[in-house]
Amino acid sequence: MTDNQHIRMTRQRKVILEELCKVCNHPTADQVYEMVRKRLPHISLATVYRNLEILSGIGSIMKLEFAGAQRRYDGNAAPHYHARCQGCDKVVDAHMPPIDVPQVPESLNGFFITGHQFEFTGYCEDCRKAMADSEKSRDSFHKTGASLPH
Amino acid sequence: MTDNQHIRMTRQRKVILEELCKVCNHPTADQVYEMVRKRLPHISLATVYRNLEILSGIGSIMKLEFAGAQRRYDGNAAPHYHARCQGCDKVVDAHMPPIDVPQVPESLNGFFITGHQFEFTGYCEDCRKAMADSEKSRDSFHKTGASLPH
DNA sequence: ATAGGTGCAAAACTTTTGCGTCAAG
DNA sequence: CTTGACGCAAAAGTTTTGCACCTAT
Repeated sequence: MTDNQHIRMTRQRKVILEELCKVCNHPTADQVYEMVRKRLPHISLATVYRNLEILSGIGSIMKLEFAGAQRRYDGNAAPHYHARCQGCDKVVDAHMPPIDVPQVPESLNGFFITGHQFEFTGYCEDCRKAMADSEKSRDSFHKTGASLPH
Repeated sequence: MTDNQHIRMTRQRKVILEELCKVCNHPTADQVYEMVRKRLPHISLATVYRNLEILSGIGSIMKLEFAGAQRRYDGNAAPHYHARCQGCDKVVDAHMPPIDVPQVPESLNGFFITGHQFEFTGYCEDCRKAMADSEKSRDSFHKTGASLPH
């Protein structure tokens, strides 16, 4: 909003943006760090975090606050939706038209609505297989939000 | 989810569930801890985490993985939607009918869809006021597009 | 030149885990 | 009794921050 401060295009920032736009998985800050490190071996993780924050602030990238504990970033800043695997937390694009945004309910008075978030939840192919396997060996997952299909 | 293991209703678990169902804000694990601590001063934060995980696993409460870095929990396990303030991260209920779930796009083959998540994003009344104020004193937000108050 | 940006290291948080002990069923 | 659960403390993992030095503009 009203960004009245110079944003310099440093080498680090440029590389981060380039690398992020190059991939279509939705990396975490740490994964971006690893990607960028191949071109800028001395970059700091703090710099990556700072830049992801700034770039998403000015709308050059998208910050995915959907995905549970760990944030993910998307080089595609255009509005689109995702699906998240409840098993491994992987995020993939869901190519689909914008959904019919429902009427904003009255209960949200006071609130100034800027948009909405939508994502499918489910299990990716890999995790389904893993689940089918452990089904036999009665091991179960207590881990992650992966509290199984319900 | 084939829960083939006994789940004991301990005093701690009972109190956590009770306290969570009592409130309609959507507390973080830490906030639940503070609430419960008034009745069980010796409870451990780890116990709170473990129980929130278990209770959401068996569907007694809802784990909100929407809200950015920090998870929130909802004593109302019935499916319903929320709105989240991008300023202070507060989460409120949006009383509304279930949305028309869009067709699952082909791009999501392989994926076994179990459901979807939807939430409005925007700014709550408090944060709007705070924004209007800092507008004058040209302080700007370098942070998030909106890391105001809290 | 100036002030935004960087790297490094340490701090701040949030969440999970190992382990000895306790208590629900 | 048995075994799931607890409390504690320590670990793990993610994100932020202070500071002195750079470097785009």
